[in-house]
Amino acid sequence: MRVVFVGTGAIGVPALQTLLQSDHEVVGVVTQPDKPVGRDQRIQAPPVKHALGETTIPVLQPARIKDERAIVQIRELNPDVMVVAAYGQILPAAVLDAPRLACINVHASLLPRWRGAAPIQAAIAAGDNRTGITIMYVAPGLDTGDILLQQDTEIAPNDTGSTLHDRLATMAPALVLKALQLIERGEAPREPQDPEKATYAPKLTRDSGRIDWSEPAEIIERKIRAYNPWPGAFAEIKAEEKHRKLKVFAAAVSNQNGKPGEILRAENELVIATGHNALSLVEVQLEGRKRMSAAEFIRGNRWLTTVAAV
RNA sequence: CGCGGGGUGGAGCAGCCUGGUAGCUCGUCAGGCUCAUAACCUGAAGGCCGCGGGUUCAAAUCCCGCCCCCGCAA
Repeated sequence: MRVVFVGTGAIGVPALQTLLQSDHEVVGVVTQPDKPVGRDQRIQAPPVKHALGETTIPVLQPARIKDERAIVQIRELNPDVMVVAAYGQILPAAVLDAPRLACINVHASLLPRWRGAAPIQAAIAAGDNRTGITIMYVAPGLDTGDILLQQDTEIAPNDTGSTLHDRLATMAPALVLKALQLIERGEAPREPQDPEKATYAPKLTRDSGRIDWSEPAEIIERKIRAYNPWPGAFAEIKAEEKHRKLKVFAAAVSNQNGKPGEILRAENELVIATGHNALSLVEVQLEGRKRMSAAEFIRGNRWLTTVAAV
């Protein structure tokens, strides 16, 4: 079949690569425009475009996919199906109608749970035991389309946003191929979502990672894992009248109690009291410094024993 | 030229502003104490203070250039 792949983020890359090697013909890729990235603000291609490498497949990078010009270009590719994965823009109805057979989306949750931009992080942060990949028909609403296929996976106690993202990304290709096969044969199921069970995973910002010590340690620990590596969890530490950002990459719940934010122990380990129980920070990084274990961090920052987290 | 922090024995840091014999918390090694120990005590090894120039009687410290790492930002 003639496939147009619509995606930007890394989660769609394995699916794209699989399509490229399959019997299907990827006749075009739609992705977000190159943007300034990194410390030097160099213009860089999004992961999906980068994954195309030396191929000669047409790449469309409209600033706004709603623009007439973009819609016309997609139509001209004459696709049988469109496969969407973490594209980053809402597709207008005119685009959804472009493919002959269907427009399907790869979503990293078990819909209708965790519709929205950050389903992976939301699932970990909420303490879900399972999550997965959903292939659904794209509908005008936000992740509201009918479900075609789903596959679940267990969320391990040590899963992070990164590990879960990668695992889900590798699950996607087989499901996409299966979905295309079913569509081609006209055997694709179509199961409406139960709106009653829908939950939303709002888009995350830098500030989403701020640690609130008044929350229970269990919840903070999940948040630290969920937001690793992006947007990252961080605490504000007060040192010599200055507030400094301390990124926290890993932590463990500790059965101690104290005033939230109070440093209970800063010897060999860094234990901070929370709303319920305490959190032993395992791996941290002070702004401008390298990432290191809490034990190493304490060795050179002994003022911590007298100061509190904020 | 987007803003900012940093490169000091194996690790994490102080010292730099106010130049003048390199310090702290660990680690390592040896010995001691102990039933024993990641505990405690004693001692030791280990640094051309990122690189290159300059100023000076004297530079980790001041000046200029370069390399590398990191936070913000995306």
